[in-house]
Amino acid sequence: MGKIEDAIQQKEFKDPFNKVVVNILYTQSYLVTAQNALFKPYDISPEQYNVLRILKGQAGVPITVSSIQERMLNKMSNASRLVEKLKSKGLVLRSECPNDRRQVDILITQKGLDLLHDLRPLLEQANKNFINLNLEEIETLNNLLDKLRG
Amino acid sequence: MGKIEDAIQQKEFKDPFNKVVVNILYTQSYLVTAQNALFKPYDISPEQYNVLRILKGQAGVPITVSSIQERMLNKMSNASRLVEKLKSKGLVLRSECPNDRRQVDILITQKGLDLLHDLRPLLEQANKNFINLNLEEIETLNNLLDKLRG
DNA sequence: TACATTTATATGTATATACATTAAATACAC
DNA sequence: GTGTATTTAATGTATATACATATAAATGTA
Repeated sequence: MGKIEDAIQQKEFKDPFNKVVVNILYTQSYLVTAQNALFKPYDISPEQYNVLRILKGQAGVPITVSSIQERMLNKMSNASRLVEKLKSKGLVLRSECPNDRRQVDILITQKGLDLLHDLRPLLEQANKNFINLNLEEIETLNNLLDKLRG
Repeated sequence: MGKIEDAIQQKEFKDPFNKVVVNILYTQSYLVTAQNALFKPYDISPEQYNVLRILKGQAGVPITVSSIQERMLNKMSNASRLVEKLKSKGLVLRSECPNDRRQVDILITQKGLDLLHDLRPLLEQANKNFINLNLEEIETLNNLLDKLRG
């Protein structure tokens, strides 16, 4: 039984709202810790992986830094610096946008696509290992999280 | 409609496991962003608040740094440095443990307790504002998150 | 055109996370 | 008791988050 009360040794919560906030924060840490361990041998972080995933979704169409930012899981993150890290590893290309010289077009490289291809089966298996829910429960959970945010 | 597909502009997911991971990470960021804004005028971060909350739960009984670490929402965080930040703000006291000089006893100060007291009603209201679920849905969500972690 | 406003990206700084290492104290084997 | 292993906390370093500010380019308006 992985009850949140046992996980953080807290007997009771002020109210159910407080408890569910703590539970979401704790579960996020549980998942990110697992992701970190998975990505570490590939010298990539969960956040860098997420940016690569966004770029792959573009299927060859370049995307600006601000568009990446909008699609990131954490809107307060810093797409500019994450892209710089990925570029230094040869996983993305950066080029000035011809029709608006403020913007920068980002493209994933073949090396970036290969990395995602290698990681995909590992990530799929890890998700199944770390998420002890059946498909119906996952759908309920997704719907509740969507509703939570209003 | 706060569907995760719209929130991060991603049409579909590889599988339901992948989708629920993304949904939890995104929801955590949504909640922490709200917490940051709430705590900012009080010059405290969500993580520092969490450590104060743990100390208050001790009801005057000192607790070691490693015990704080075990009870934190993020097990990979650094209790030693967070305690140092709180001490420099006068919110906690640190004293050498008499029976084991490796350990350090931490206690929340009256100033720390006062801060928690001031924040409590704000946090309660914020939680209600930001969590668009009824009590039954919250309970279901808590149970699903507990089960997810196994 | 000139000038203010807005937009896109980069950068500066503080805090936190992730993980390795160090230093000191304690526990344990012999 | 001596020497080794373990435990506790602190520290070092890289990455990421949070948010303010800077810089350059584009846009809007008198």
